[in-house]
Amino acid sequence: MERTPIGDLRAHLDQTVMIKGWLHVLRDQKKIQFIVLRDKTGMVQITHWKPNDEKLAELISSLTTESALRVTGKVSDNPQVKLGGLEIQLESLAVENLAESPLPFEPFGEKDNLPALDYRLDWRFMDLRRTENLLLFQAQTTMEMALREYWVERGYIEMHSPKLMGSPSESGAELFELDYFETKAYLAQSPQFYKQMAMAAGFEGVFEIGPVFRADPSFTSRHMTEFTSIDLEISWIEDEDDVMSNQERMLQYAYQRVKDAHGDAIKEVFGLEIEVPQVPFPRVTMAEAHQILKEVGYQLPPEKKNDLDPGAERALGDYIKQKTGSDFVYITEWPFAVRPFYHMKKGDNLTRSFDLLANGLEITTGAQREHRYDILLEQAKEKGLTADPIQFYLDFFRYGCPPHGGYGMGLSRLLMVMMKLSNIRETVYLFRGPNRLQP
RNA sequence: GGGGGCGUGGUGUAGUGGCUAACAUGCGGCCCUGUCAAGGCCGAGACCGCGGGUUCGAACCCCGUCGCUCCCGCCA
Repeated sequence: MERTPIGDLRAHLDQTVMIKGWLHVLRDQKKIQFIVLRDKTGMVQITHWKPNDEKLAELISSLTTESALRVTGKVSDNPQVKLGGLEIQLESLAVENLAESPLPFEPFGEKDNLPALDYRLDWRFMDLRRTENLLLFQAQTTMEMALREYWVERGYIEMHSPKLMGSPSESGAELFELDYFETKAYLAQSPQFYKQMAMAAGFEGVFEIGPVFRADPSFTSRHMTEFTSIDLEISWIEDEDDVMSNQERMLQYAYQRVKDAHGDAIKEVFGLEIEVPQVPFPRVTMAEAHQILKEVGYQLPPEKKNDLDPGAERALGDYIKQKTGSDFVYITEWPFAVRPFYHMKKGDNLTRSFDLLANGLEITTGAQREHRYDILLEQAKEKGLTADPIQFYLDFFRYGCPPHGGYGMGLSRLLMVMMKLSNIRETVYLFRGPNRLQP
């Protein structure tokens, strides 16, 4: 007999079916036993009248919560049953894997008793059984598929760049160093150089969704040492605004797809209405941002005169939300002083670069890149870099490299913002941080 | 790396100088002709992170240490 998903049982009334799932609840009474079985698609009540089969009744009495079961029985309509108005009259039951008791914690227990995040991460497989998490990763799957649809429709090419590198790609964030035969290698902190290479290769539009590594000992609710980066790079742009308008329409599309596929479930499980953003997103230059901060009375530390700190980003997010209703805002025209050498300058001191803030959280940095070899070399020097270790990169710009730009976006940060969750460790399958390499 | 907070049965909390350390949930047992996040009764389970100190007396105060956590720095 083929397995029937629990969510489809209504279509099998009065038939004998086989279902497989986890024992959600057992109500063991004197004459009658009720098992609530759960699979990915839903839950159903299985009823067993004990005198029908005392041996089977005994087996059922010995079952533990979360055990993996295979059950056959007849589907019957019963309006009396609060769970879907139907139940299964038990015919046979097999235990695939008996759960030990007690469980490390009750994934379906009362919300107030939910263990601390760190403990749940120790037992992540159990934590992931929670409805919230199942839905979260279903939504992530839909979102990633939507992004790929958006890009593939535009003819962009998906790339998979190496994560082992012989030299650092960008300055700034720290690199993980590892032994590589007779020499040293580094884990990629970004596919930046390689996606720009694709522009020199004539691919015109590329994207990559892949892992990146940052050796920063950051102890916050929004940093990881390994995370999935969503990267895009496109050629023949006029300026950085082409990159922004490309990204915002993509995000709008992805939000719409998630809402269409999971909107009702998200509302039920998270109590959250997915809001598809309006485009274009508001755009604020760095100079305007500082003016706004002054207006709302946010004190920026003196060393941040060219920059923003997380508090300023939250204050700007609040201000924009209040003024325009938008959760998203682009901060543009960042000073060259706080940007990497390959961002194209705008005037002497500014750049054609942007950050995207969502609910006051930085989820993207992007820019038009400097594609003119001489100027790029000059800017590298200005940042104190020597050409030698990055000559392979600089060579991209010597034989006909088109103007281009792109961005990098954190997958889990995007999900965190979309689902309004306060800790990134909730939105990643397995968290990696300075103190967490297991499981 | 700097700063703040927390550390009590399996889990989540209460207790902030004098208790046999409380409650919820989970676990075990019994009761209940249909329950439904079932209900009722009974029971087991914590020397209060660890080490030292103050005190007649410490879960509670002090010092150290470890762990976790949040913020800042860094960024996605």
